[in-house]
Amino acid sequence: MENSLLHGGIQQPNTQLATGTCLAPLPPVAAPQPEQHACSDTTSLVPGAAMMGCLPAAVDWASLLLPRAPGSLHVGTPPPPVVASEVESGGNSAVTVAGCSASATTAGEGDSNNKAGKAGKGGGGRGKKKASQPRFAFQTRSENDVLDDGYRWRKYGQKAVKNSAFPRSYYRCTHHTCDVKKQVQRLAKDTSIVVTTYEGVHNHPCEKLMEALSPILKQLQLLSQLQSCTNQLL
DNA sequence: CGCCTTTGACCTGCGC
DNA sequence: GCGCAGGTCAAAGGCG
Repeated sequence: MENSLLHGGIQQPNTQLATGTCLAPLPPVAAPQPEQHACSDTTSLVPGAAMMGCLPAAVDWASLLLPRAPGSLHVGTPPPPVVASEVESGGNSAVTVAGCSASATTAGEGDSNNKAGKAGKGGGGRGKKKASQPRFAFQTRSENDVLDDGYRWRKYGQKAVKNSAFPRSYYRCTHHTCDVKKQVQRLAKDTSIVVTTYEGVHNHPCEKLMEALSPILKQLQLLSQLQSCTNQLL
């Protein structure tokens, strides 16, 4: 029913995603988290634990949030072209991970290609390679288009897409050293579903997430110190 | 004042 | 070669 709708919908707007080689750390489809979460709308996620619970379980969010060395991309045997799973996390929030693709270029080289020859009005010299960055897409059932994933995004474009009543929005990570982009589009077939396509990997930690996790980390450090002290006493 | 969104124009890739 | 569709740039304006 709804699951099949989600499966079918993801492939239409991202057909090239299903054909490429996945370099992103997309793990095999993880077991969906059965717990019920309070958040019924994925766009109103609170960073931190709630975010981990409501965002798609099939995405390795931890590895996406942490900086990665350019050479650390997995270039081995590619995973299945399309990996999809659904997370019905309570309420009306649902997420589908579609898959990812990338060329054989390293992440660093991909960035330089993107910036190459930018001159003149209207973005002259935009001769960039297609799909030079790892990409993956997922669907969220939400009333809001923009998914709050903890990063700060700046919208740099909006385009009407054929066969869709809703425009596609283009966002770029505002971090000065980060060139990650994402596209957000609402499905024409099911207007309650938002397709978010990420391109690239953040080379900086998630600010909001780190902000939310810092007190927890401090408590963990205190606990470990306490534990070592008690061990010495015993 | 800085950051963000909006929006029209421009460029590239691709199919015919 | 031409036209279409997608992607990006950058100026202008808004907002806190």
